[in-house]
Amino acid sequence: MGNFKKNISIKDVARISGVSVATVSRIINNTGRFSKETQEKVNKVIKELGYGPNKLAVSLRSHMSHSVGILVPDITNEFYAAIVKKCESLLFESNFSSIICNTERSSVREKAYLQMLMEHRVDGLIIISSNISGESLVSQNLIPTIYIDREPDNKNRLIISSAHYEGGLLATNFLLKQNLSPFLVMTKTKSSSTLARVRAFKDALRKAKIKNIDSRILSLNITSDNFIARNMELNQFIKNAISSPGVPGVFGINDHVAYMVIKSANELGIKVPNQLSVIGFDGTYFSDVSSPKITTIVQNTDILAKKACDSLLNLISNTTSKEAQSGVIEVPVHLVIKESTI
Amino acid sequence: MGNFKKNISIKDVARISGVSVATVSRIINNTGRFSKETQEKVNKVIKELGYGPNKLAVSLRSHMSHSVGILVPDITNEFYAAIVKKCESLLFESNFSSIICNTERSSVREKAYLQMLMEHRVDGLIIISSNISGESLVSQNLIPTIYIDREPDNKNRLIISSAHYEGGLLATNFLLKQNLSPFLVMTKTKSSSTLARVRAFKDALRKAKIKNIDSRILSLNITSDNFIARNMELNQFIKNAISSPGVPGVFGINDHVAYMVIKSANELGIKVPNQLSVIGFDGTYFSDVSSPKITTIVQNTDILAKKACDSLLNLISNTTSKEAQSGVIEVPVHLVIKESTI
DNA sequence: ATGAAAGCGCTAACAG
DNA sequence: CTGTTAGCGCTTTCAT
Repeated sequence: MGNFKKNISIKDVARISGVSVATVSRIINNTGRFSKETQEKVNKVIKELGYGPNKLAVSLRSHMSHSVGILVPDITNEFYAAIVKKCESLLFESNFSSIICNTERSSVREKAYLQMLMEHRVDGLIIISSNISGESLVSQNLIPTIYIDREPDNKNRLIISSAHYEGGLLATNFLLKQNLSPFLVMTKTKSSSTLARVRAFKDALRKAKIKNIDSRILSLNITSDNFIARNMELNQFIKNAISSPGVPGVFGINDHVAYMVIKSANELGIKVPNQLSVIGFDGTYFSDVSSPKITTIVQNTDILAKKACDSLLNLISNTTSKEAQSGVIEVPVHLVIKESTI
Repeated sequence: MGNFKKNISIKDVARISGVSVATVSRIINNTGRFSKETQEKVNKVIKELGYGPNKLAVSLRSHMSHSVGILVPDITNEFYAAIVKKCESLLFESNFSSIICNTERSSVREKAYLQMLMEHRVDGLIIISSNISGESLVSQNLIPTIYIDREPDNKNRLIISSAHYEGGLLATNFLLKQNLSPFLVMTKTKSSSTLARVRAFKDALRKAKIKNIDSRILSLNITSDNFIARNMELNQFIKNAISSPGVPGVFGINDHVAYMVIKSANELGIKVPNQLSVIGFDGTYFSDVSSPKITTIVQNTDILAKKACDSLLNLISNTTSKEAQSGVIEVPVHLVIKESTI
């Protein structure tokens, strides 16, 4: 491009090339019905003039904005950022631009954003980790929508999600296989992904005939915002774990929590992994930054994003079976062994 | 809203309300010239129909898209994410939507994005930390543009930037005041922000009559992507620092580097901060996650974003002095003392 | 192979 | 206070 002028229209190109706007349009969109000569002539004028089509007009006319809205709780969260970045990139490759909206998990903001996106006539929506209830009838079926990491319900949605339950099994069974005495530290949450991991932990322990499972679980009263705060409850829990029979292995419901566990252990003079093993979940930077580095269950954000975009683009082009498409697509997770476990 | 229908136009509203489209338009935009009764009547119909204006048409007609493009190297970077998030939020409050583009520091991608943004007829541009040279004549003066964290040149730009030089002085003088023997660990970069910090370090040492300044500087051959890799060079540098006279104080050019220094020290069995003080720059999570937590110079991303958005919105509305506006707006930084320094 | 003309949904004169 | 009308820049029949 090099010299884009935004105030030049197809009309100017047509006039200067000595052809009609229809012909210019055909050449721009390469829809045929023009001679090679006119094509060259027009393209030359386009370049000279620095003409670029007005997407606003194109969209208005063609009823396709070639843009999608991405609703995300917080772009500052590493995990969401990775997904959003990949989505944006993939969509751009497919000629869609993304309008990214930080909802802060506020239903008021979410509604306002949804309104704005509808007014922009976005062709599709990717909604990440929104559990907000009456997320307005707006999007429902009116516009192709993909959910990432959302509790499945019978509302005819298409949901992409990591295999949280399987990941929870993976983590717990790894502890079991190392002959560790398993504990779980979680956060108080209603998030479906967390809940699935917890369920897996319990199921695995039940299967291993371990009794009194609830006493092995600590539910921290924190959000991801204040996770660094010192936590006496946690210290006590770890002390108990250490003094109970066997070498304890703690499953931190996510890497942040696992990190807190390690920090607590450090404070208490407990050696990780020798006296205490710790396994996390997510595979965020935290797992690498911590010392020791945290063994963790990694979510594949790139694949999550890829599946979401593929499905969305598919929904957008397949004007047919819009209603039909629903269900859950699960993306596998995998264990990465680092330094925090024996 | 609750029931947005995207296929209903102002015409439908007009027909059903029994008024003209002009009147409906006036009521929607509250531009006066209508009676209270018609207003109520029309608003009722609007609600019933679930009508929402088509921004595409509005933009096309009014020559204002009410959208801005944000070019950012990598939304996954915590520092950029914070800025982008705040910008997006502020712009949304002012009724602008943001199209966020991850350039990956690739000039090819940057050009493609710029092209797309121009075609979308964005009203303004926020370009974060792009040092890419011929960043195309496109944006230049054709469209209001704000740069965040860019090397000032005489190209008539409006640049918002943290006070990196002052921050560098702050960090170095803090070490000096604690009677520490100052060292600097930096990354090989051409980034103007880094360079300003280095310049400050040197100036402060010069002022303190310290000789042989260059021998006190280590330039690591890393990018932010592989910062966690073990670095023998760094270990050696720290050993030297420790064995030289006085208690060393290392200025890590950013929190990542400071973190690496601490990690190296840990490996070498050197106690931070007793045997070695470390100060960082940026105020990212790293500085809190590390143990000990890193004393650091904090950049105020919220203010950076606020100034950028204010300036941009100002440029957009002030159609007048578009050319005139240029210069550098510096945002203060501040020292936050944590655990890594005596 | 090319052009004329209608119209996407909206705003803004202008006229009344 | 309200309606008519002319476009914004583009795509798309329908002619030729």
